[in-house]
Amino acid sequence: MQERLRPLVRLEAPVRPPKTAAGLDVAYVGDDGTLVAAVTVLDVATLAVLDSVVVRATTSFPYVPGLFAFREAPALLRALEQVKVLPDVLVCDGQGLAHPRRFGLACHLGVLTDLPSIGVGKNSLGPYDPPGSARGEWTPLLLDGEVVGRTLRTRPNVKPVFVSVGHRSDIEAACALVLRLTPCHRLPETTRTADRLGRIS
DNA sequence: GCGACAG
DNA sequence: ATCTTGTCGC
Repeated sequence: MQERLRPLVRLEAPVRPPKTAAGLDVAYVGDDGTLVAAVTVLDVATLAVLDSVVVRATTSFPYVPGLFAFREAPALLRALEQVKVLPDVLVCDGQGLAHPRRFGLACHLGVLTDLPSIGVGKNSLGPYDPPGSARGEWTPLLLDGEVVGRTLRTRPNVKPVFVSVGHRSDIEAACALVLRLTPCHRLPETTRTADRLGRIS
């Protein structure tokens, strides 16, 4: 399925800088397959939360690196259907093109909704060269000798995040957005608000 | 054959 | 992802 959908990914410079950005995250509750998908839509300029949705669901698909979307995407898509403020871009908690078949969660969600999307992972699937210690510094993220994204330092002397394009975006705009959503923490304010929302629900 | 491996 | 106290660094 990933190989079939991969050609649908569109790499392009966004027409306008996004005014709103959605944060998507999934929390797991209990030992069964119960999970909570949370989506928050923020105003990029003020970081104010404009909308938020929580959906409880269940999964039978195990966590398998490379097949992550089949575990979390279904619930996240259901949550996105309930969102009233359509976001200009989806900021996903995971990889986009930085994936073994170049179709991580961010690409999956972007293609299925046809909304611009980017992936911001807390960990890399492969080894990487650390960027300089100053905020804003980055290094190309390579996979099989191919540039699939960037490591990006969002906080001085703190582990970088792993940014890659999901759909209808380009890596330059993706990193610029991540930096704007990261005034004082390592992770984007979008994923932080979604994470907290899903954690208490 | 064994360990690694987004969340 | 999740279970958890103190602790090192800015």
